[in-house]
Amino acid sequence: MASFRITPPTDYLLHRDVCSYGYFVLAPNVWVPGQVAGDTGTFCRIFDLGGIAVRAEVTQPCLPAQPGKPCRPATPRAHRGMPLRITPARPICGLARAQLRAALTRMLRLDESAETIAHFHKLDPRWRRRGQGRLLRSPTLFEDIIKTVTSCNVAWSSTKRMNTRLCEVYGIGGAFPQPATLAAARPAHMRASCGVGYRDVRIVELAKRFAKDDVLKDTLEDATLSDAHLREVLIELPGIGPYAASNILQLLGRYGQLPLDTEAVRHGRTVLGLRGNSRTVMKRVGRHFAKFKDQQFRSYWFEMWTGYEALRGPAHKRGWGG
DNA sequence: GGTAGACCTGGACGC
DNA sequence: GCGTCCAGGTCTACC
Repeated sequence: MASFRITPPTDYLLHRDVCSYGYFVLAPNVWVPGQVAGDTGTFCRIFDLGGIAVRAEVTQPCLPAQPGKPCRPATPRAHRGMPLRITPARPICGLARAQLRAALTRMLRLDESAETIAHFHKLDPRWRRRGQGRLLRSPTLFEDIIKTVTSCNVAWSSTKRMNTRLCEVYGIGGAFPQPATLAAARPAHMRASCGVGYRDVRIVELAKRFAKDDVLKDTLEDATLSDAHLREVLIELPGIGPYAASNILQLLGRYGQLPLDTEAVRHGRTVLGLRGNSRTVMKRVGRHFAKFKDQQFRSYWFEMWTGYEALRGPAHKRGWGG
């Protein structure tokens, strides 16, 4: 099938930057770890391109040392900054290709320049050597918000199940459902078929807000508005509380607030050695990371992610996903 | 402003 | 196999 290329920022590394956030294992996203030397893994997803489901694969081959010879990279770093190869499973027109390119640009945060990452590394040099900085997100803000809602007050295994079923039941060809589709869903049917529990009404109401017009989306993606203002807008939405609002802010590329949940408390106690009840530990975690200013979420997240990988092995090799 | 309890599901545990 | 308990963030009622 005809593939095309996307040139990422010079520091981009697919397996590192896709497997950097739990959404890489939430449907319809799939990560296939590399099977042989030189294959760092493949990111797969079914995209809804104007109402047509298209499965696409993304890889980041390294350049062969000599033309005509196979690639034999010494380390996965040999892939850094190399063009991404996008392979749709079926022929697509120019418009669909543009949609796919835009979707991947948002998901992989290719619009975050190397300079932006360098700003983070200046505030927190611990992540400079491995080059960590980008976190996977969804092709649309709507999907990011629904995924956040499905991650609240539930075990991760249930979050995975909810997203899988939402795609199976309401998505075109297994893609993530559109706002209009979820807005038209009956909450009771969604609850019974997708296991979303009491989140049913909240998901439908959120979908109605996004399906109605683009004002909400445009407001939330307005770079001129302050974090505090966007936080107020988010918390007004059904199913969005303090934790979800902060998480959605980071998904919008605003890293100045921490989504403090029970994981933050666990991290505060076990890694940072903080003491006190949950409320106290949360406040102390917040104070601990305040020194990283507008990048504190990234510092917090990579610290936690490093802990997960220490326990379970590299995410891109195992595909455990949080 | 702070707090308690309900919401729902799946997993762990005891029997 | 069944019943019970618990974890998880948001929302509402109440003080």
